[in-house]
Amino acid sequence: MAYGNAFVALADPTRRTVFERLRHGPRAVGDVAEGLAVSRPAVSQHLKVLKDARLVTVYRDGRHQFYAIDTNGLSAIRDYLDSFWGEALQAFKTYAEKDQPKRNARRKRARR
Amino acid sequence: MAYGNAFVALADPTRRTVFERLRHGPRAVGDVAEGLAVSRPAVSQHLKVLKDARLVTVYRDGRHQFYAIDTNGLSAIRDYLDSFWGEALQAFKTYAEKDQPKRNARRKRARR
DNA sequence: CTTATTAGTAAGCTATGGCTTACGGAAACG
DNA sequence: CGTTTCCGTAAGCCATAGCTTACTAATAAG
Repeated sequence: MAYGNAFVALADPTRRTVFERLRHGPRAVGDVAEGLAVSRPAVSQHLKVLKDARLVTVYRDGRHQFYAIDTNGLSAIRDYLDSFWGEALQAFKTYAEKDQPKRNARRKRARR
Repeated sequence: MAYGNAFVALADPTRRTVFERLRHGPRAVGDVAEGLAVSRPAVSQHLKVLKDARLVTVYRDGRHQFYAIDTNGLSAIRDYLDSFWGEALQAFKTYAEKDQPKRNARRKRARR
């Protein structure tokens, strides 16, 4: 159930902002915190949550702690979501065929 | 930013359980609540959050409110996550090439 | 060795999210 | 009609998540 922590981690807007700042590559903590509305310790705390959720990884270079995106957390969520696609669509289809031969249900938006 | 609400909705374990109970098809509120550790009104509140996040839809049949999974919320999260895959791997690759010319990167998991 | 930089941790405050019980309202049912 | 079933909403309680300011540790630099 690794996706649990990952969902919690990405549910907070500030933490998501922190996460998104790593989008283009690894950055040091101070660099990530710069310009944000919250303090640097707050950013450290957010990064810890992200790390525990395997959404980021760390490595040290001198006094700098560089954080980078970890795809493990991403794929944990992804796999969880994927497990719904097939069944949800299947259930919808079954329901539509069985119960609604006449009435035309609201049309479903084509996927992607 | 529809994914924001969706992340919040799926971050709570109880709410995730409610959501998962719709996996195999639409169910009425009382049916969803049955056997859960929380009260029926609590389930109603969870369903409201899920609905606002476009993770479920509702339709009425007599006195029964049937809730079903809505793929709109799912794809909102999915799209958000997808926007990281490419860039994160790209960043990793750039880093690997620059600093680690020898080591060969891990192969990417086939998608879909 | 002293000082500066970088970052994690501790303690405490406050807002809020999830729960409960109580109530209200609509649909089936006698 | 009155009653029962089904469900949403309101009000209030309480645990906790996120923030701040302090402090501490580790590395670099002078």
